[in-house]
Amino acid sequence: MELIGDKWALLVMHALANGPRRNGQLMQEIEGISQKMLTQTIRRLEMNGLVARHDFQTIPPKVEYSMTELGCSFRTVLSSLDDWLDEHVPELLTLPG
Amino acid sequence: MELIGDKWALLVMHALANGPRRNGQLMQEIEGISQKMLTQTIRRLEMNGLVARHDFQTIPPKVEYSMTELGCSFRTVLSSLDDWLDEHVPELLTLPG
DNA sequence: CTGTATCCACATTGATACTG
DNA sequence: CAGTATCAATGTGGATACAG
Repeated sequence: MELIGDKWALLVMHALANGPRRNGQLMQEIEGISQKMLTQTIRRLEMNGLVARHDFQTIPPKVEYSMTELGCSFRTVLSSLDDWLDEHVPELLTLPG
Repeated sequence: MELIGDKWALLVMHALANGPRRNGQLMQEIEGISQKMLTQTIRRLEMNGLVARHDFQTIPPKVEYSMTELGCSFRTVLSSLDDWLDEHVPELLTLPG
């Protein structure tokens, strides 16, 4: 629960669900995340076997992140969440204070 | 995302998914939650229209919490998450440090 | 029983500067 | 480009005491 009860982790997974991404791409796609939080989140997802890191060992550096098999299996949850949000976000945005 | 990227909120919703619960019941079912966090979490779920509060106005006090219609619609997401956890928690428990 | 109020240690996070 | 390091500010959460 510590793992998935995390806003940033969910957003990172969501971004990676559509294919591999580089550090900079994730920074752009995930609005509001800092470099620090991005790295921290990715590292934890790595530790838990949801995300794989591929360092191309080039100069300038190129590093790509992608879903592992375990990560891919989580996409059903993500899309379930997506569907719910698509349908209910408008409603949610009217209520909260 | 602030709403669902929250460990306690997910656990509270999960408990309420199986029917109305009282404060004390939730405290027991959700291991590790404090009274403070429980109240705080419930209040936010209430604000967002996911949970309803029914005060029986009795002495001693009896208050029951239940899912709203919007809350119920979220159960598909919860069960999706449950399924995933059921299947992959064993694997997760071997890796993390 | 169902909360609210307060204190306080600790964790989280952003900004900034720096490295290979 | 892809990070790491550090600091300061803020937030979070538990323990406790109290109230209706």
